[in-house]
Amino acid sequence: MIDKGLLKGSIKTIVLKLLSEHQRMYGYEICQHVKTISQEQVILTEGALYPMLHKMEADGLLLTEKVRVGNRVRKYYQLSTTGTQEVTKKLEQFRTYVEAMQLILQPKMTN
Amino acid sequence: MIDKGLLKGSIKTIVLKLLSEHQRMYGYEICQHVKTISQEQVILTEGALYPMLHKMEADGLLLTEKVRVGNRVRKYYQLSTTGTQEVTKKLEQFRTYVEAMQLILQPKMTN
DNA sequence: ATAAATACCTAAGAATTTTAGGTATAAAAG
DNA sequence: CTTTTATACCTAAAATTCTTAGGTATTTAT
Repeated sequence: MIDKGLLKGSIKTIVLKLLSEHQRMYGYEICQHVKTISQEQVILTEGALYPMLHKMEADGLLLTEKVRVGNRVRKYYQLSTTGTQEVTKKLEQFRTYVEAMQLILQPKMTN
Repeated sequence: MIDKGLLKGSIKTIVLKLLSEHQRMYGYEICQHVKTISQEQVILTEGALYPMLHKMEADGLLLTEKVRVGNRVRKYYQLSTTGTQEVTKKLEQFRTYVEAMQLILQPKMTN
């Protein structure tokens, strides 16, 4: 699995990107989806994800909607207008970060 | 400047890589060098760097050597055997991390 | 009937970093 | 020549983010 330290600071970017593609998702679904598409490499733990979702909602990036499914209540998240703008910023920041790191770690990552 | 959050967990990798190319460097030099080669994008603050260097030395990754320069004492760091092995691991982990992130963030980072 | 999967959550602690200092020498600028 | 900037080291408090390790409850598989 991926080095924990490196993943720090990436969760928000991941959540924003997934929501920009899926309209709405719930927490557990996000965990599973990340696991699947990253080929089991990125494991978003619930202890990290839920507090982050709550923070992003408090920051006005996400909107929520509770939906009853049988006897359970699912909490769906979707991007707010601010959140939608934030996606672009975060993706851009990630790109810049990788480029800067490659300048430092040089040989084009292909060594 | 680079998003702070993303840089978390990268300092160790950066230090190891620089030392693998330079035989020996001192703290202040590392800060300046990173700033220069990253084109002012990555700013390693001393408050983050020095404690990390001390930790890496304590963990046996680095060896130190104090050198008088005029009336000042410079503290040079170089890789230990363990440190040298660690470079490869860390670079590999970084590559894996970027690849995994690209699976999630998809459009090959070129969008 | 029991275990595993789904689905939410929190709180204590660890790890890493920021912020904001402190000390002191050497070089540049006014 | 004195003040600022650069060099060069350091630490400690606070903030951030994450891990670990729980807890609850429903639903599906074994």
